[in-house]
Amino acid sequence: MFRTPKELVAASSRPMILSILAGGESYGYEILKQVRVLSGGRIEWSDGMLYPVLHRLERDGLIKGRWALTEAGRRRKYYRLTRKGKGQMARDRESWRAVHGTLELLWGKGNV
Amino acid sequence: MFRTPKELVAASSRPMILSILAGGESYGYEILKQVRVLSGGRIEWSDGMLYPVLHRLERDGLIKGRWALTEAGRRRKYYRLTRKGKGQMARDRESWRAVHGTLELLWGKGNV
DNA sequence: GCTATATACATAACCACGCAAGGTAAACGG
DNA sequence: CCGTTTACCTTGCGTGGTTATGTATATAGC
Repeated sequence: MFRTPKELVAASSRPMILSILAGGESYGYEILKQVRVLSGGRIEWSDGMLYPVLHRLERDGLIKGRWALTEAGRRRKYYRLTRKGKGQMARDRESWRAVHGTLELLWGKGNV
Repeated sequence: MFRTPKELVAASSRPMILSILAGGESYGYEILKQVRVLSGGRIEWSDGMLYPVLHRLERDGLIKGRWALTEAGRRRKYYRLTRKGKGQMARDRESWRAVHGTLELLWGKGNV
């Protein structure tokens, strides 16, 4: 398994979190698992990285959190995507694809 | 035009520079233009960002520089990829594709 | 001849962000 | 009862882009 370079984590955390929340509410601990599963186990985020990101995203109005209590008695902070967050997600996708397209050009479109 | 987020610049600078040099020698100022052209004008790197990256890559033994003088009388520092750099490029490509694949999953493979 | 632009490199102060490590707290399984 | 999982949070450190500034030379326009 490859350790994801931290710069790549930094570049992908916002788009990935916003995209996950575009599919419905979620909370920190679950987002960690979703990333692990969606990536087929190739991406492993630390919680020490995730929570500050969530706070920043909320501070910037891209997501909105609410505290909830499960029947089991666990407290969770559920986040949902705001309209502003949806716009940011679209812009992030554009810039991501610009960079990705350039890299794929260099790597040769179909091969390797 | 979208300003590429700096985290995305940070994530892509090393793989992109290594991949460019995998196609043959180049130098700082030219790399800036290559990135602009390859991206269809969507990516615009600053030279204040590029030169420190080149120094780091050379310090880490991923690329090797040599000074040269053009007929016109300009000094240039040409860089080439080392074997170590080639290995790093391959690993960078792996982790990039892991992240990209996950994002595309979230975005829906073919659409938008 | 002069001057603006392009070429070509470099560095410094500032800010943002992940990582490792540590902390709190409660539920659950054996 | 005790380790593991769930679930949140924060701090110190190092890394890396941005902006601004500096140096030097060649070329093009007037």
